[in-house]
Amino acid sequence: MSTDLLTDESCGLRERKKRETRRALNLAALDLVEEKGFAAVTTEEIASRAGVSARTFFNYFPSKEAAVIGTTAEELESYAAALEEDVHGETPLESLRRILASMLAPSSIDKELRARRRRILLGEPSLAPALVGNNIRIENALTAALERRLGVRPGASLEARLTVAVAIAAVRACIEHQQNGGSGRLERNIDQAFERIGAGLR
Amino acid sequence: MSTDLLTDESCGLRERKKRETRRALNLAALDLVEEKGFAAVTTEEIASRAGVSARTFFNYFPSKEAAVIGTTAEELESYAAALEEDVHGETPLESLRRILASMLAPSSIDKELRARRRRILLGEPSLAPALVGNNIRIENALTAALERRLGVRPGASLEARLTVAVAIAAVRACIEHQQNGGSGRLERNIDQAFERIGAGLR
DNA sequence: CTGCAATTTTGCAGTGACTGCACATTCGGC
DNA sequence: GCCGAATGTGCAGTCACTGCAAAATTGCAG
Repeated sequence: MSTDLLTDESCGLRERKKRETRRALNLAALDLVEEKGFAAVTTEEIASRAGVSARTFFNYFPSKEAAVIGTTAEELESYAAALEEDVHGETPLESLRRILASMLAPSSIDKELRARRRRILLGEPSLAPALVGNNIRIENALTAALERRLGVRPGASLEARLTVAVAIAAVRACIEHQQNGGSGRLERNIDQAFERIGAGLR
Repeated sequence: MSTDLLTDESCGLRERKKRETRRALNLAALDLVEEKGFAAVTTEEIASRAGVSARTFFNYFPSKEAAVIGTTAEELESYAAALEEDVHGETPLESLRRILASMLAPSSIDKELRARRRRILLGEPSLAPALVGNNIRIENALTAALERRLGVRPGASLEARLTVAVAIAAVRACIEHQQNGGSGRLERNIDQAFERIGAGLR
């Protein structure tokens, strides 16, 4: 239920090709952004390097940004599922710290792509708008998941959305801090941030 | 020092005309978005309704979004100034609650424009990406201001950025909650959100 | 009030993201 | 091999946004 990103359905050639194309586009986009910066990269270039037509690019990603920082529907579901399940005595905030931190850590699956994404994320401040735009989707998915976990109706109370929004904001603040040459390592800062949030801000 | 948005420099005809044009574009944009929705409005239409050429639109706003939800450099400075000054025994978070709430409240200056903006903000979920993009500018300005107030060097510690980011996230969460038909009035929810943040989330 | 300099407006041409559509290609099952 | 479905591709078009240079407007000095 959690290891099916590579092994899953290698049966269908069609499905495999789609995965390959998507990944090729993803890597091409990251490559080019590292080389020339986000603004200087065109969708045509990305498609060309990935070996598909310009039109096909938009069959896979709705925007140039999505090819660089886009979160897959699958990833989204997996995060939501992780938040929904109630791990022994973990508070929602603790679960969120764990899950959001894992999004930045190069995980077992697709290390290269993750590491690449992370480096670009930290190095390109011009991607900030796209990044926060993408966060909206994550926030919505996680909010819905937390509402299910808490057993409240969607939108009934502020609590779930507030918790998720604050947690994401904390991680984002750490990223921005890093971008501006701030002190400390990312993981350590994230831990500190969540501690302060848990203790109450002033 | 705080009442110079209308009275200020009516001396120069040039300056006055610029203000008028900016305002006309702003109102035209809000009008059209209310009528047809953000996506269906073109910059040409906005310019046309405001009585200027299409090219001139981009002399005033860098993007279509900015004409609808853009925060002026002046507004930004005024918020920053408000946060920088240390009001008797107010904690940073309390100051932020006051200032951010005032951004949504139709203030004494330009009531109409503010009220219009607020209505559209709450009614058009499609503007969410643009909204969070705009928030980055606010966050940066307020972070710098808070750092000055706390007497720390820019980017030296996480604290200032974290506090500002969380405060903005809280307000945004309330707005999203409202958009999704959530319960309660906006101001009341904002108050509750800040109380929880101050008390520490779980 | 008149010409001059600075500022602003505008038209034009161009780039690039993104979309709908029709058609070709490929794949999976039979 | 054959057919329906999914996918890839070319084409034409819209629209946001930009740089550039000419035209209009404003401020100012004489």
